[in-house]
Amino acid sequence: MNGTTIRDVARQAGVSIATVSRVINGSGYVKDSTRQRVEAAVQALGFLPNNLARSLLSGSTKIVGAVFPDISNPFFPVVARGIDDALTSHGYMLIICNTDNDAGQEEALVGVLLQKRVDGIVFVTGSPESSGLVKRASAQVPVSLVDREIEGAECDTVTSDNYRGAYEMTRYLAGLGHKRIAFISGPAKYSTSRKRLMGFTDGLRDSGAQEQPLLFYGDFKYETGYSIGREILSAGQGITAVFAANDLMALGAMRCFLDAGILVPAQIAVAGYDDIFMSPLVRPSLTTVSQPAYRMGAVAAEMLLERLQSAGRAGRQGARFLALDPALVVRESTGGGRSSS
Amino acid sequence: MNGTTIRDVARQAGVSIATVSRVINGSGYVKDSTRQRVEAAVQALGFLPNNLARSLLSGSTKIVGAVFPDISNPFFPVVARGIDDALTSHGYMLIICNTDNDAGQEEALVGVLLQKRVDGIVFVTGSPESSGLVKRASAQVPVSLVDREIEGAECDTVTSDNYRGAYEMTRYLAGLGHKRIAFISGPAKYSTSRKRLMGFTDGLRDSGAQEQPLLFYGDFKYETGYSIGREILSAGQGITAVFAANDLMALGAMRCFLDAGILVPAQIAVAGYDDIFMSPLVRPSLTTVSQPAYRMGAVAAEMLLERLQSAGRAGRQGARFLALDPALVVRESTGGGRSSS
DNA sequence: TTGAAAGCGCTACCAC
DNA sequence: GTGGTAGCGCTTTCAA
Repeated sequence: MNGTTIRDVARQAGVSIATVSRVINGSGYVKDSTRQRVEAAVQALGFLPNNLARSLLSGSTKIVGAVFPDISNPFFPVVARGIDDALTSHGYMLIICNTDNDAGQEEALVGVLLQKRVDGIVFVTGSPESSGLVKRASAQVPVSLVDREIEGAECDTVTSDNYRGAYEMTRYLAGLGHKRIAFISGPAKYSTSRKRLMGFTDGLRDSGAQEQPLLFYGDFKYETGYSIGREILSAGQGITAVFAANDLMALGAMRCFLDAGILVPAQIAVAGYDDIFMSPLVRPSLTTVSQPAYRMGAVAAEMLLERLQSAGRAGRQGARFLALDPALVVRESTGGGRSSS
Repeated sequence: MNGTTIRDVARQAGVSIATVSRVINGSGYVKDSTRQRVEAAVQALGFLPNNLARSLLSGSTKIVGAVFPDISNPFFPVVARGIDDALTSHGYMLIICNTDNDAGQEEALVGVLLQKRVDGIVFVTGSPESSGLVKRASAQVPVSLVDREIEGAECDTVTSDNYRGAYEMTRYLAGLGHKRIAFISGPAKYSTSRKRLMGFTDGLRDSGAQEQPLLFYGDFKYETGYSIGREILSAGQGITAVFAANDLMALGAMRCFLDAGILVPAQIAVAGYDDIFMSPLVRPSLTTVSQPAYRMGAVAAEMLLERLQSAGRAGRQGARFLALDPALVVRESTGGGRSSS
């Protein structure tokens, strides 16, 4: 264990601890010869300043917490990387928490984060159940939200424009001539689910090609997409296109169709949302709406950092809301183009 | 900001700070009525104990650092989740670092982790360039290694048996009748690469079906697998099976073959290593060697926790080495069975 | 059962 | 230029 303290260094160098502090912080005046003696002592002892003590004084740990449903789920790791890169380049580090969407767990973890005195927290998606928690947290430290909107909380939000992404995909599918398009929605409690669903129904209406929206509800999981795919087949409603609220479900449904001997896109076109890592790699490659996951994370972290920098209460700007542009990525699964992978 | 301290609580409750401390820690004797008054004060003030101060005293932050090449790369998020779950269930939290395999970056990040006084560090794969760093780190705090071996460092190691996994896959491919099997290796500097390569060459030798190993060297990336796939096709060596040292390269090569109109597995069989999330989902689904990524992370964290628990220097056991069992997962890409997804 | 006080390692202010 | 010292918020003896 490394028990060497500033005191040991001071003794070794024959100076006071105040001088050692000046040297390791590069602050104040120190005679050159003294500085060298201190630096030598630091080397000799392998001294590492204790940031706990520093933080206790300064009130800043240079640590930010991030709350995820599940970091092992595609899409989130990319967001995490975006957050971490932004933080690292400013000398901050990242504590990651997995909630599995369990409100109790989330509550507990955020509590610990606060006790550890993180300088800020990034919440990445989540259900409105925890909006109270987010508000409480943002009363203590700056908070950024990724892909989730909570009204009344003073914190910055970064999303991509879920409504527009879904709207454009729907128009695209209708434009391909599909008249019976099914939509596999995510749980209605998430604002992203609702936005995408609205984009879908509005897109349908504006295309004027289909009277009734054909809706299915899933939970964003691959397996669920697969089983809903089966429902779609047995429903026998003449569905020619399926648009899922995320890639995992789209991939599940597509796999179900292929397993059933249905040709994609010839018999049924499939589209997803997110553009996760594997979507260009499957066959047929998946048409989808690309969300700038990395940038969403990076921007959320940068907004947080801005607030931390201007912590002088001076720059206390109001809550900012930023919707990044989603992008239609046409690949093979809708027959609308050649492979883009 | 939450500036309430134990002092404020003490004043509010009309007791000393020592008593407040006893109440929030449930230690020592406190009269029931006093306890209630203190608890009421804690509630009223929204007091949250400052763990920085606690850690300064106790010498433990209940934070563990984990060093990854890149958390956004498949395989690692699952390991991370395994680590985090083990830690969380013991009241610890996880700081994640991305090094991009940059030795300088790794050095810097580990330095900061140590200054922040993390209780331990988990290193997940990496090049031998940083073995000096690992040794230095393990002189300060307990260290666990995942999927990486470093001799002479007193730290626990968890891997899967890379030699055996590759050996068995090779025997399996040879058993299918392949006489010209190409191997796409990872960079030779990683011990996992070397082990898998040895498993391959030994497997070949023991099968007695092929004189010369056909070797290609990649860097574990999808794109590289794709371009090596092209090399393999143009080499015209009558290769009928390709075994890649990880799934990403296998997937890349397979995609290349499919794009070239080569049938998989009919004309060329393809196998990978890792069994990442998407391997069962592509078409044809990928035959591969499954590594228990989640368990590797969880076990590494548990070993670390054991050392932390028995920090009384009493349980100072020597370095432990654990190789978990890999498993052959036969899917469509080798034609050896039906889809397993 | 409770309070006073000594630090944990460090920074920053004030003398010299 | 340099050293002494007062805390940052908390836990933990030691007395009372």
